[in-house]
Amino acid sequence: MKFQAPKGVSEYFPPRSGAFAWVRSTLENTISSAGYQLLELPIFEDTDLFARIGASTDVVSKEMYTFEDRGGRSITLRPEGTVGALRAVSEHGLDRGSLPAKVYYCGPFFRAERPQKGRYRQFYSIGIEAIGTHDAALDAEVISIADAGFKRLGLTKYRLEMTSLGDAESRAAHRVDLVKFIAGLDLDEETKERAQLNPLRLFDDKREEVRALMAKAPILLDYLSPESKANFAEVQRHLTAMGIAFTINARMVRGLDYYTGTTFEFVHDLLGAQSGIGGGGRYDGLMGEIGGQDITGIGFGLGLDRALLAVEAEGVVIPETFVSDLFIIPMGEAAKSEALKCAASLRANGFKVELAFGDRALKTAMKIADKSGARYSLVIGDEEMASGVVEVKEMSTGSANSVRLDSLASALK
RNA sequence: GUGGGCGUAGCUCAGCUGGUAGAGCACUCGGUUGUGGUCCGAGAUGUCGCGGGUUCGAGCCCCGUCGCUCACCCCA
Repeated sequence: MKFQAPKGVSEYFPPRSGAFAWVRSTLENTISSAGYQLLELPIFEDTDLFARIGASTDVVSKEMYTFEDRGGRSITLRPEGTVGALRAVSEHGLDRGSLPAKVYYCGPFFRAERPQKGRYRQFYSIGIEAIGTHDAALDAEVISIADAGFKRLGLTKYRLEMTSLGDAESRAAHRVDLVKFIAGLDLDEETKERAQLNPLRLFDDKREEVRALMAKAPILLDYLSPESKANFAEVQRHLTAMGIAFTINARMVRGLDYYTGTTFEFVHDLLGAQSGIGGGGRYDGLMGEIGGQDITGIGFGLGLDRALLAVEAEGVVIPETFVSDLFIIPMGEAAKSEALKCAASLRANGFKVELAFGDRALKTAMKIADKSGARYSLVIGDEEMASGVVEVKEMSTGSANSVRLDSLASALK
């Protein structure tokens, strides 16, 4: 084999691509049933746009696919969906109508990381953004849509973790104390550097020693302003009212620095190290940061690759994506033409129809019809064309009925 | 970016202490004229990831490289 796919990309091909398509359409249907409308965006943007995600993040500092286009512009393959969505909303004035502006996106994203289970250099996400309204009920609805999507996929072994990152004042007060606390710890150089960029990151360290050291660190939730606190409590009330289980994880750290207020993550138990199947939160300053109106927003991104992995890990039975109604076997050149016409007209009437191609023995063609899973099959040759009548065979029972060629549609119902 | 494991037919893998490749599944054809699911028979298939090296001789040893995979890291 001469060529291989680029390193670390996720590719879907039959038969698994059917499962992938089902995961995607299930999540998409869940989202659009809540009134979110499609945003079909470029997969590359001005590099500076993504830089606004936060220079301290790994995503921006070392995982972007950046290149110069022929006009000398610095272009980057989108590593996430939110800023692109906000850019489009702002650019096209979607935030000038009634708010919140509710949009969703779906497609490939790119991050130059070392590949691993559930982590790819090109991966697929679907996400929503509700822009312009500050309302705890909206936070709860956004979370509930993600939860509903996972439930529709048949997933049960996941959990919702959430916290509140509070408003700017809350975070500033906490940061002062946290930095002070970390300064008193005995840490290695690399960890100190990470703490410099974003002290919150130390909460996410998996090493036991660090976890132990951080056990007594000041927690942001304790610094929440009265408004933030009340808002977070209300989000929780709404979720509880909807019967959505969650746990508060005060040490949760998201990879993108723009989150404020309600922040959440869906974690699946059967996926190994890359267990986050989705996450999101509110972002108060991001719209303003990219040059739009200074309005808030909230959204989530769900990983399609990981959702599929989770579906497979839980053994979810995926509904058959394609079962044809009829498999037509033409015998001879003249019959091929008739079969083609017949298939086209049935498909136009909403039937799923497949044909046998290549000049195979009838017996072989029947085997193919059998493997296709078609409900019915029929053979068309000189006799049938002369009489205008074919034998329609029900594959599961083997029984056949004579049907006029011009009334096939009603016979298949 | 760092570390461990792995790379043999489309797929899952076997290949003993180095002697120029095999199985099952899948695939193709057939088991007397135009009807499937079982069964039987026959057949095709690999630059043994790639490139060097050691050797009379390497799929098996050594080096490099690419890729896969798992973990760290990071996150969807």
